[in-house]
Amino acid sequence: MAAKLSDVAKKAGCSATTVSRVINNHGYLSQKTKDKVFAAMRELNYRPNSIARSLQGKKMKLVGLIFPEITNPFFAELVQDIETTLFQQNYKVILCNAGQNKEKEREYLRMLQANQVDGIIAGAHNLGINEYQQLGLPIVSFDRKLSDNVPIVSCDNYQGIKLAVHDLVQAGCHKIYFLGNEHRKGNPTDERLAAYLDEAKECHFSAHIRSVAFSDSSNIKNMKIHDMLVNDHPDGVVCTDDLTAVLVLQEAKKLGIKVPKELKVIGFDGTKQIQTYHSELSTIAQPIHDIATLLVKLLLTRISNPDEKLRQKNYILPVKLIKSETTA
Amino acid sequence: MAAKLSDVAKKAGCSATTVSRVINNHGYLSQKTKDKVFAAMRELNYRPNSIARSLQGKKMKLVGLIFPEITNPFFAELVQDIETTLFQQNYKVILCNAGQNKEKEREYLRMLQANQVDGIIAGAHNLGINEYQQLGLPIVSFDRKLSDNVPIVSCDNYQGIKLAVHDLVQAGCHKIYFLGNEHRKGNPTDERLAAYLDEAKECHFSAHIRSVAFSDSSNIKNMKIHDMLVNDHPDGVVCTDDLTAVLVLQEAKKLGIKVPKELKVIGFDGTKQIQTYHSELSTIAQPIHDIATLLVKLLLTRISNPDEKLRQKNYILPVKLIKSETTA
DNA sequence: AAAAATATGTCAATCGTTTGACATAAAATT
DNA sequence: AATTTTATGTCAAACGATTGACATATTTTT
Repeated sequence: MAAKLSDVAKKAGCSATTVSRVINNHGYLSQKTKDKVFAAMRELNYRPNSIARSLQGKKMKLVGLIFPEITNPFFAELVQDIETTLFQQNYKVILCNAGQNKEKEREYLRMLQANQVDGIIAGAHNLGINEYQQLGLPIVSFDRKLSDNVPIVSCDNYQGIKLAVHDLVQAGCHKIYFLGNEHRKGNPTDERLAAYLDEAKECHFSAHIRSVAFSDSSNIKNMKIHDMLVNDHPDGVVCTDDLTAVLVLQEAKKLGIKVPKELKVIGFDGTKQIQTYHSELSTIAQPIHDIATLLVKLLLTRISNPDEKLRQKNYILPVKLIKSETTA
Repeated sequence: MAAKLSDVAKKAGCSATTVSRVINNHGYLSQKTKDKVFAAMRELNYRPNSIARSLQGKKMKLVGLIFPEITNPFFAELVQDIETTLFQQNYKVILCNAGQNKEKEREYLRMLQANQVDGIIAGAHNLGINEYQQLGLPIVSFDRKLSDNVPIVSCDNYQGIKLAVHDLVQAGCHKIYFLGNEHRKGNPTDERLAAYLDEAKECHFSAHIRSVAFSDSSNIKNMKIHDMLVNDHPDGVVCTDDLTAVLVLQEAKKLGIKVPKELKVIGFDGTKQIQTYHSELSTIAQPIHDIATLLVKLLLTRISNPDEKLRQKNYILPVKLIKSETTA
């Protein structure tokens, strides 16, 4: 089907070894031969078979991306930035949407191992340390503690929620609710709740926490939000993600609660998508592009130098308050 | 690093050939041996090296997905559905965001070829037929004519816009504008404009077409929309995608134009995302899940049976009107 | 007890490419 | 003219798994 090395050799009128040498720039080669070989390659539309090369120990130039879902705009933008950055380094990406599914994540890990990927960027949160460790592959993680040997990149979650709460306080809120994901221990996102509690203490308002799970359907979330708005009458809500914040806005509108007059809302993530299509929402923007760049940089370093000790375990990138109408 | 077949053989106390036979269920095997081998495999966390297998002509179980971008919720949902469906068949997915970039798409095609993918699902629109044909790989296409030998899956674009325009007419609009992508010849999406023009004739209103390119930034789109609303005063706008429709709604709000009283708007695509976070928008929903399922089914058929003639070239799936507040 | 079926092992070729060893020849440098 | 450098070729062994051919046991069936 596709042209192989020996076809190129025949067309270029030289030996297979010479062609291989040209491709790998190995040993003595005249410009003339190089030109002949490259011409033949072009003519035959030849691409060295990565599969065969990787048996020789060459890199597959493949990275596995494990994230919960790309239908969440935050992950979509992060994955796309990662993909773009890796592409520039000639790497390709196997996309693994693990959902909330332990088994799927596990099966994907197996598949990635069998496919000889060069490394993994992990953003899903279903499996524990063990399963990742026994792969023996270079791994970097987003927002998730996997093991002492895996570097973590995240935004400054603590500072982000501090900024958010502070913004609500400055805007005159007194009854500020925290609406966010349930927490697991040891992950960087735990800092969000911590920041809220600290700020409550500092600013002397009492803490109110409403929990919505990442996996809750929007209907469930709407129910919880409805309940909160109707029964508790908060005048400010800090959400740990923008989508939940949008649901709050929609529910408030339905209930005839005026935003920002009677209720102020601030989100978290600050994707381009939300900024474009819900530009009214105030939010804390994660530096998605920087996160992607750093994840890729760390992974490629580990790939090319697997034995080097980690200089640093946690990489925390700054966030930005984007002030808009919902906290005006 | 990772365990190989010979390690399993050693641990199971049998020959490499026997292990391979167990894995491929080939020839005579006692249950006892099978158990021993499977136990050893488990113990060593062994995964057959796909790379080595594929040199034997086995499938890589890898499919390339070429789409413009996953930050567009429509593509995100489509890609995620495709990925999920393929995962159930034990296939993995290489994600290729081609953007608006001919060179990137071309380079990705080369990479996919070198990576020995078993097939390609193409949804990007930058390259012509030739580049896809010379790959000699099974291909199916979404919404895009690639070559006479590549099956096309799309929704019923014509019927979709007919429904949309009809909905606006029924809601009492007289000055209905068409706001959509620029067109290229021969693609299924051309039907959208055709449907609008036909409906204009049938319902006796004059056609007004405003063009926005898929690649236009939201600022550019906003400018064009602003201009249309201020200068032309349409009372109805049919958009060829939901995101553009949302921009129209935002711009109308800014200008103090009441929706749906003074202006009715209908979109196209009907992603879960829009239905959840912009539930006020009326839209034509593409059957994303069915499209994904069909694309996968067609591709897998071609992969397992590459020489079979196509029974059918165009597969058109029905759309659905989702009526909401913006056309009430 | 002979024949057939079952179970496992050894060996080698294959997939496409890389790479080292070795040979040979032409060109460039002493 | 002798030596070194450059250029290319031939050959073969990897990489990890598959598979056919063939050999040799052990069971099972007649």
